[in-house]
Amino acid sequence: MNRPQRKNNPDAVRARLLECAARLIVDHGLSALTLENVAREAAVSKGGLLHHYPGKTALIDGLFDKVVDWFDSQVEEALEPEETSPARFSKAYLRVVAAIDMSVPEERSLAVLMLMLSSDPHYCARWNQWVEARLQRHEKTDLTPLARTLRLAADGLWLSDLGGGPDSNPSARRDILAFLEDLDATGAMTADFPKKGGQ
Amino acid sequence: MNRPQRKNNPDAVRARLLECAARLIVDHGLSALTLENVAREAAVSKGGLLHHYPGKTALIDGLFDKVVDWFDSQVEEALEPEETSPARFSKAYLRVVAAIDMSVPEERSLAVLMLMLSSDPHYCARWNQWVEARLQRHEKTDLTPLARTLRLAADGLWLSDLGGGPDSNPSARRDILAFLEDLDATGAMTADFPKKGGQ
DNA sequence: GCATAAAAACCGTCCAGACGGTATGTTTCG
DNA sequence: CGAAACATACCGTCTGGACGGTTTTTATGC
Repeated sequence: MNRPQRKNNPDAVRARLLECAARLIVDHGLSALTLENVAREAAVSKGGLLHHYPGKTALIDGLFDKVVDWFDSQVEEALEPEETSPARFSKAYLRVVAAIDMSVPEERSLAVLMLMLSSDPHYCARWNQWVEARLQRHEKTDLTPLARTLRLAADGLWLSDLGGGPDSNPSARRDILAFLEDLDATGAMTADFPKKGGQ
Repeated sequence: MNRPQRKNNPDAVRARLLECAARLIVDHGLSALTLENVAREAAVSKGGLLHHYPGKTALIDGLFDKVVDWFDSQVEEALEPEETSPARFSKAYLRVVAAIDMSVPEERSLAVLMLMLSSDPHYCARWNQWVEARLQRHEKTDLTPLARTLRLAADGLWLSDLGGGPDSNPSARRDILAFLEDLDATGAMTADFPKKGGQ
């Protein structure tokens, strides 16, 4: 039926493969991530899938990269203009996480994915690598306890939203976000340096 | 070779099975959790394992129950005596999480396990159930934004520790904990009532 | 006590299905 | 044409679980 585009478009196929893989994970769990399933969902043969991604790990790597890229760009967008704003990066981090709407399949998929991958030391390390790189870039503003706490809370919020925990209903979320916002304003001063000699 | 200890002890076997299952997951990932592997590690035949746990899911359920029980008892222990202390439950929750030493295999195993299982909606729901039950028991003290934030931060801390993230080194941890402690003291007042009608 | 029966604990093997991956076509495009 | 983009068929391996047998423990009758 869909034929105006008679052109061979491998990039689109690759993108579709990733999308379908993500959807499979979200809808039916990680165990549903099968080469056969992904291929079928993407209306491609298994051989075709294996042509673009020469193995299952390659496929997952593709997914991971996609997620990180997306998150990275979102955070970049959410950064406040003033470069010296305290906890600048971490606040953007929190904002992006808070803005994720788990009821939107596409956004949810990224979150589910990250959770699964954080079980794997390999992807865990890659994620830490990204965070640390950003942290280094914002070392003047985001190594404070406040900043760390904001990011920790963001991770917790993300986890809670994902699982539909008791802190993920709209009202609770509003309260939490307001509280953190407040922290940001009042706590920034007090938080600057407990100034402990590092470990 | 074969001990004088000829006594049959099914409970010990069951316990050993769970231990070995946990160790397998921690050391070699979830994919290593095989009936055969568990059986071999526990020095039991596959048939024996299947006798005690009539299926793989039953075994995992056993693991999950064990973890929840452990965490529950830890939190119970960490509760402050004064019943009206603000965020009483959530503070205990945080304390228990903060006390987990991921370098101790036995403690790490519980954490890894929880992470893996939180990918599964089923276990996710069961965990939320536990939290909600406790939350209901402490509804007078632990529905405040501060309490929620403490728990969220705890979850984040747990996640970070698990993955060895940039906020899990001793110095950063100290800072974060101190910051949260402070929050607890100064923030409790301001946090008491945004007083939204909760849905 | 003690023989016996029954139940529980435990073993080792086998199998059907699923999965990742290969090998070998066939079509499409430049 | 030739290379990239697909499809089809197939293989080896692994895994969960079923199954039938064997040993140990416990309950029962005498």
